[in-house]
Amino acid sequence: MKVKVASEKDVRLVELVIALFDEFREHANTCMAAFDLSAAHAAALLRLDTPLSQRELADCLKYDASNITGIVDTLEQRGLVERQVDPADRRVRRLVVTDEGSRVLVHLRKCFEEASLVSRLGDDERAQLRALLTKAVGDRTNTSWAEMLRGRR
Amino acid sequence: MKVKVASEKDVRLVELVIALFDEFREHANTCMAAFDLSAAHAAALLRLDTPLSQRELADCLKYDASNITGIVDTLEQRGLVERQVDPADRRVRRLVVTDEGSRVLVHLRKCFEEASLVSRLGDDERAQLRALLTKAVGDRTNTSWAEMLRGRR
DNA sequence: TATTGTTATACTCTATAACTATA
DNA sequence: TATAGTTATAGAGTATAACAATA
Repeated sequence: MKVKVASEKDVRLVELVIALFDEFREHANTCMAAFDLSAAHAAALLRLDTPLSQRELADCLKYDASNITGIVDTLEQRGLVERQVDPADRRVRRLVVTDEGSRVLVHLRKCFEEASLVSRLGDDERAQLRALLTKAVGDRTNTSWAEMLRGRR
Repeated sequence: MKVKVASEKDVRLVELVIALFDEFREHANTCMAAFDLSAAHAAALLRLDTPLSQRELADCLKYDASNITGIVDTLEQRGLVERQVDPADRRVRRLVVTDEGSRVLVHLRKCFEEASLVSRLGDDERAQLRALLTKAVGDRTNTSWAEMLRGRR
């Protein structure tokens, strides 16, 4: 069995992924600033497409539950999210995006998706790239913009 | 001229890059923990392959200069880096990696480069991926591990 | 007793401002 | 006066611990 050693070229490959991600991050920062949302607020909002309890949101975003209170406070004060007491268990606050929140979410997603990777490759190249990356990523799943917005995990 | 709209598939492409980066980040965190280095310390060390003044290091890492003092203090206390007064301008501290620092740097780089992207693709596939990513990245340059370790820019 | 959410608090990371020593 | 580095400090962001309400 061969020992796995990273060649010069492998290193370059990693650097390319980092460079692309870096571009996305910069773009995402611009988008979030445009909507006056911090990374944590944007990540929370993006996750609330399907309603969640605060506990579920915390698990989802890998935040300690204590942080969710303040994040949701802000989103609620801005009229983007509503806390609804779960009738089945009155300890639980179910978080639902308001109409205004939905509108912001649509615009925010649109802004995010203008990441320029899209523009520098042709259709065929994008299809090839998609295939290669899918294989490279393996079984890693459920990763999206919200994951990008957290520095540590 | 066509309006640029991100398709479902383009979104997926972005998500794949995020997923890969996320894997690198997790791997990098493991490496840094193994060497008991914070992201800032690791990033600084990685940049000091070529000696720099503290000011240059700050610019390089996009830190305010005031932060460099503490970071270098730690690296110096651990015997990884030395502050040398520049004889030509006694205000300047030139930072040079010690022998011990070089050894750590070699091991740290080796650890970083074991990122598993390397293992899931064949040689041909990696070459294709490299070509596509190079085109997608465009003229973005000088991006590497140190850039990954900073959340914001 | 265990769990959801809240509060108070502490720690890390980074930036700003004021200072010193040189230039 | 301007620049390199230092110090003190303040603000984010996140985690830990103790607590109240509910199960």
